[in-house]
Amino acid sequence: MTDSAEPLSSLRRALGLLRLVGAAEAGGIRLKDLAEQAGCSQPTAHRALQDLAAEGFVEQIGKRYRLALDFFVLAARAGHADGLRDLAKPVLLRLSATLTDTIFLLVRNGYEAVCLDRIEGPFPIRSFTGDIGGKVPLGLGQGSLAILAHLPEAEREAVIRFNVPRLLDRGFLDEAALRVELEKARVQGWVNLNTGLIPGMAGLGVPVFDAQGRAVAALSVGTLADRLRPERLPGVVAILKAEAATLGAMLNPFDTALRHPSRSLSSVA
Amino acid sequence: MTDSAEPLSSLRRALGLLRLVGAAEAGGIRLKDLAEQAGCSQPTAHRALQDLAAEGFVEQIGKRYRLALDFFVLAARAGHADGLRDLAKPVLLRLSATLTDTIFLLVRNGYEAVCLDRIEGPFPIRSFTGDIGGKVPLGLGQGSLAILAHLPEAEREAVIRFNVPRLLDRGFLDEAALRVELEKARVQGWVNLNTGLIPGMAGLGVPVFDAQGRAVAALSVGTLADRLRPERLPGVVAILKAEAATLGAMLNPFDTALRHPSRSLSSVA
DNA sequence: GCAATAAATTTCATATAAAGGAATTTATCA
DNA sequence: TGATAAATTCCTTTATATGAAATTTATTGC
Repeated sequence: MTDSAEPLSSLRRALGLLRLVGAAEAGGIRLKDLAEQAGCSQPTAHRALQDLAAEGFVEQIGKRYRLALDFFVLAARAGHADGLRDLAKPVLLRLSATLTDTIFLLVRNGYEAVCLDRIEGPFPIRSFTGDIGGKVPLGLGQGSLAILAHLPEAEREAVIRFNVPRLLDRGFLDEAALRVELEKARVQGWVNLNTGLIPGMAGLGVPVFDAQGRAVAALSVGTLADRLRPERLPGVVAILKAEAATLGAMLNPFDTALRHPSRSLSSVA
Repeated sequence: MTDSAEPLSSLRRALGLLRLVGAAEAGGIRLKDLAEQAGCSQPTAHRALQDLAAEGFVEQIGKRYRLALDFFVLAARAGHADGLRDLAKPVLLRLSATLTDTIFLLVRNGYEAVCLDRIEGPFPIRSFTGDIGGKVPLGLGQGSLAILAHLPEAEREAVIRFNVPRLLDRGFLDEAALRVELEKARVQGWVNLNTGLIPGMAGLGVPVFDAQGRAVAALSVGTLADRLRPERLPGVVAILKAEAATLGAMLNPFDTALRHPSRSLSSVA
């Protein structure tokens, strides 16, 4: 599972360790396993972990290492690309108040969609992204699909090529079905695919376009299937689209942050 | 502002840089400033940043560096100390559904309280912690105060000594007033101090005790002052306390993670 | 639109700090 | 309690990080 010869500098190796600590299950991970998975000696891992701990990035409980809360605090600031999360907050609050359903804000990040924020509605909704900070392959879930559908063709194809196997792994659409859904999404401008994660639940996603007309994010709703029946659906779509437009208009055209997903895309490759 | 001679290893220096990137404002920070603030040469900072970027921790937009979304994704897992956030989710959902107010889950981290999760109610509430991942000095805000009030005396005194100046800086209680509130909180078991962040808003916090009887977290409610008037208040207190008890009972007595705040406490010093 | 300035990279010789084998201590399990 | 395995410390060799200086690239003023 470990790659061939990637982590050259000591720093990158240490960051790899940090990543492994993050990937470990809730109980934490032992030095031995860490060293093994990272492909380095135990003393090396040990000293890196000591430094990581000294800086408050990991904590050592007994002989298990886990990510520290300081790390969590630091990272809370990371979602603020373009201040998107802050910008979107009122939008999410309005949607939540108007619809009384669970609302998601997703952003594209390479081949994935990341849940940047989420406001809970009255029904406990299980989403593909899980909680804030969770991610899904682009194409899985309504908001995620909405973003993918509205990407420029070249990028979209690259993502599809990369993600189709991952979608199949998760028992989702095959390529043909995905393309049908994408086309539908592109035509109607929103996604209503019932992915059947939980029976009786349904979702709805719309893309958010930046000043350059790129689909950089999505707003979506997760609720009971009952609440997206034909008589209510069009209203919800209209509200979502209106808020997506509002949010898009707020994206600073001079900020180039979201304009270069190709960079983060390549970083995933 | 920079410390004297702390970051010796290259790793710690790099982590310091990462921290500085996180502390920078939304637009990102330039290499020059980074190098200056970190107290290292520009080439050194540069290569560290390159590695950080290659591992997906920071991203470089033009000539500014900022925390990358990958970092956000990784750190989302850091809140799961003891799986507390997951454990608490149903509790928060129930509270949110029952009270239809904004609900907070705070955990203690050294001299601070960190907002681990939050469910929005119908009224936009501004809290001291801000959003998820935000932090406040222990003693500021109802939940934070609830934790502080129920700490063992020695720890409580240490925190008070450390935090009083910070509280004063923020125009909050002086030591005498704080001690009055702490005593009140300890006696009645919950905090209802109207901190007056926004007129007309009010909050309520209760401590969450682990199996060892330590106040490791707090549940709190933020709402309109109107909604915490005498006729509704006792009911809300009862519900909050009941859920706090439920949550406390779910904390694994064999997990030692929250039992050693002294460690993280010293790390702040 | 062009010069002047400042910042960002790259290069390179040097010193220093990171690496891992081996030994020691500490914890875990029978 | 004894045996095993992991964690930590020690130490030398090697390799990597470092900052001065140089080069390229961007930014600012005119």
